[in-house]
This record gives sequence, structure tokens and C-alpha cells, in this order.
Amino acid sequence: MTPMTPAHSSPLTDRPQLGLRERKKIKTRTAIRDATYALIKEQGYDATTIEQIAERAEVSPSTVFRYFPTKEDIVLTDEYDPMMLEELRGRPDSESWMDSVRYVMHRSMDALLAEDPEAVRIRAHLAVQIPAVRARMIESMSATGRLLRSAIAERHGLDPDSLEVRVFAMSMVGGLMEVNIAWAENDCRDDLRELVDRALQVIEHGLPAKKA
Amino acid sequence: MTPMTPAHSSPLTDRPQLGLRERKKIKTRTAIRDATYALIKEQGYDATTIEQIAERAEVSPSTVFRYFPTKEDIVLTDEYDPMMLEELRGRPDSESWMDSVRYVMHRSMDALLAEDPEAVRIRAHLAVQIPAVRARMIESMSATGRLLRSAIAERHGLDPDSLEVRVFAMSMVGGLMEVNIAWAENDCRDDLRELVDRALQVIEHGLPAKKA
DNA sequence: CATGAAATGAGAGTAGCTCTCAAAAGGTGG
DNA sequence: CCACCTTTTGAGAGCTACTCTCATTTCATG
Repeated sequence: MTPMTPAHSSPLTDRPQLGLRERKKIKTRTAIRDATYALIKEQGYDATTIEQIAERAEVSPSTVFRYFPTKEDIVLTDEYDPMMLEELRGRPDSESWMDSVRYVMHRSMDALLAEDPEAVRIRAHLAVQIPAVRARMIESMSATGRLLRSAIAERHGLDPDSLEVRVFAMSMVGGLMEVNIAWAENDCRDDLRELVDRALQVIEHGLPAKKA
Repeated sequence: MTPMTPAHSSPLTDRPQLGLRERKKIKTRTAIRDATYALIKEQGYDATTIEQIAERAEVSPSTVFRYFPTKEDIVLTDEYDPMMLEELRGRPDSESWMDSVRYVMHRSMDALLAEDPEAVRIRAHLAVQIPAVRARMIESMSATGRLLRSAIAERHGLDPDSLEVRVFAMSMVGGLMEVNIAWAENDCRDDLRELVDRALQVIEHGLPAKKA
């Protein structure tokens, strides 16, 4: 949620060893985000202005921009990516690459859904409906893709900057992105874990055999 | 360049059977685009405003927005995609899927580079440097990905809306997008065709064997 | 408590983009 | 050639995301 948060500790305001200043910052940050989610639920994304968000969060518009560079960033917090990468790198060499990915994907999905399933769903829906949000999300995923490279390269003994590794990383990202979209398009009814598994199958082995 | 253009005919203003109105529209469209490319080359993307573009193209700002929904769209004309799809669908069933893709990619790259290599390069560079342009380009590529689905499904005898086909299409798109980025990051020095071939290899067969 | 640093608020300014409405230009039938 | 209808255009007002600056307030520290 904020730098140096141990990730799985329940997020927010407590944590006494931090100074008052730091605690206030965290509070403000989550106040802004909560206000945003609430307003979006009431009025939709486009109808929600920064001014309204600021008002409900009881800060000035300037402060909103001080905490989040863009409106889209308020709803898109992919602070989990670095931690996923960490975990991916920590998997034993004996495990196959795809198994490692599957494992880490499962774990982070569980963590996200455990902490705030509502937010995960809203985010997924926004990614489908609002182009700007989708764009920003893709941006952030390709940043993740860039980080992925080094992990891939380590495992496979390849140059992380080679075209092959780059392409492999981004095609994984693209495929997994599509899972998210497909899931949201079907109103988050399916089991995300199963969808991810099927996607990884396709990425690893290509399309299943003809049926017709 | 515009609906019902036979694609390889040199693009623009001539074509007598069209009414004066249509011809003027085409002229305006290319005037706006030319102005934009020129200004970007002089001052960079961000420093170039719609007002400047309008002025140089000798139209009003309103007209600019009438022709292009966003500033990014002025530089990003992927009007080739539908024609690629067409061609892809026209390839013989006997040819392997990847061979078909390779063939069509080669052809459209040749066409683009033949018509306006400068623009292709500027576009690629913008996609690397300007997040908004990159985002818009990805958007447009995933639209292409959606179209790709039906072609893939036909060839493989699968349901175009199945997760498998969706994931496959988007992972191809992601991988090929990365080729474009990598090419631009290396200043468009490499042979695009070769890069595409290597990318398709990776998408089809996964990463090459370990080297270390 | 005083001094310095960091966070905030207020406000002005820019630019992308939308909408409306009236004027102009292209097409068509008499 | 003219009158009529449709499409395109320009002018301008308006909204909002976002940036910058500067004065004020709020926390931290000796």
C-alpha cells in the first residue's frame, strides 16, 4: 500500500512506530481512494470529477494530484507486482517455469481477492468499460513485463535484453491481460484461477487440437 | 487510407470519380496529418498543440477534432489492419497458421515501409517515448486482436469466443507489439522482417534452449 | 518553545476535447 | 442558372484533467 509495507499485513492506518506525518499520509491516500471507489459506484467513472473526490476525501484538489499522478491511477494500484516478481524469483530452479508462474499467479490472486474482492471487481470492470483505465492498466502491465524479463532470463539462461525474452515476456503479459478482460466481461462469475490455468496452457502449448 | 482505397494505389487526392466533397475531405485529412508530423519533427509531440496543427493545416481546431477523435489518433493510422485480416483469411488452409501470419506480416510491413518509411519510424519512436501514444497504439492493436480471433478460430476449428482463442490472439498481439518497441528502441536499425520472424518463432515454440 | 522541513490549500493557467449554432460550400432538380 | 437541401466548416463557449507557484499550516527536533 505504501513503501515498506510488508504486503500481507492488513494495510492501513495503524502501525505505531511511524511518525504522525507518515500515518496521516497513509490515511489521506486511502481516503482519496475510498472516496473515488464510492463515487464511481454511485455515478460511474466519467461523471466523477477530481473536485468531487477531493471534497469527499476532505482534501483539496491539489492534494489529490499530489498523491496520484492521474485520475486512472487512483483506481489502479498494482503495488503487488514487485512482490510477485520477488516470489517468482524465489521459486526453486527445479520447478518448471510455467509451474512457477502458475503458483505465483494463484498466490497473488488469492491475496488480492482476500484483501478487497470488491475493488478487484470494480477495477476489472473499469478496465473493460473505460478506455483510459484500460490503457493505464496495460501500461502498468507492460512495466511488469519489463521486470519479468530478468526473471525469465535467469531461469532460462538467456540475455534479458534479447528479443526472444522480450517477446516471450510481453506475450505472457498480453495473454494474462486478456484473462482479466474476459473474466470481467463475464461479470467476474468464473473462477479466476481456472481461467489463468487455461491461459497458461495456451501460452505454453499453443491452441488445443481441432474440434471440428 | 480511407474506406474503399485499393490499398496499394498511391494514396491521396486524385481519383476523379469521387465528388469534390470527398476529395476535399481526403485533402483535409492528409493536410492535418502532414502538419502534425512536421510540427512534431520540429518541436516534439508534447509541445505541439492542436491549435498549431489547425493553423498549419489551414483549418479550424474544431475541424481537427472532427477528423480525429484524439491527438494521438492523428499520428496513429492503422487503417491497414482490416486489409491484413482479409489477406490472412485468404491464405490457403494447407499453409500452417504461423506461416500465414508470417506471410501477411511481411507483406504489410513492406507496404507500410514502401509508402512512407519516415512516418513508420516516427510512429515507432513516439510509441516508445510518449505514453499516451503507446497506450493508444496498444488499444488499436488489441482491437486488431479481437478481429484476429475469428480468423484463428476458423483455421483451428475452435470457438472464437473461447478463452483459449482470446488468449492466443492477445499473446500474439503482445509479442508483436514488443517487436515494434524493440525495433524503435534500437533506432529502427534492425531488419523488421527478421525481428518479426524471430518473434513468431518464440510465440510458436517458446524460448530457445538454454545457453548458459 | 523556537527553528527548519514537509504537507497542504488556494488560485491561476494550459490544453485536450465536447457541444451548439450559424455561415458557407457542395450536390441536385427544375 | 437558380433555388433548395444537405454536408461541412468555423467561431466560441464550456468542461475537466493536470501543472505550477506561493503563502500558510502542520509536524519534527534540539
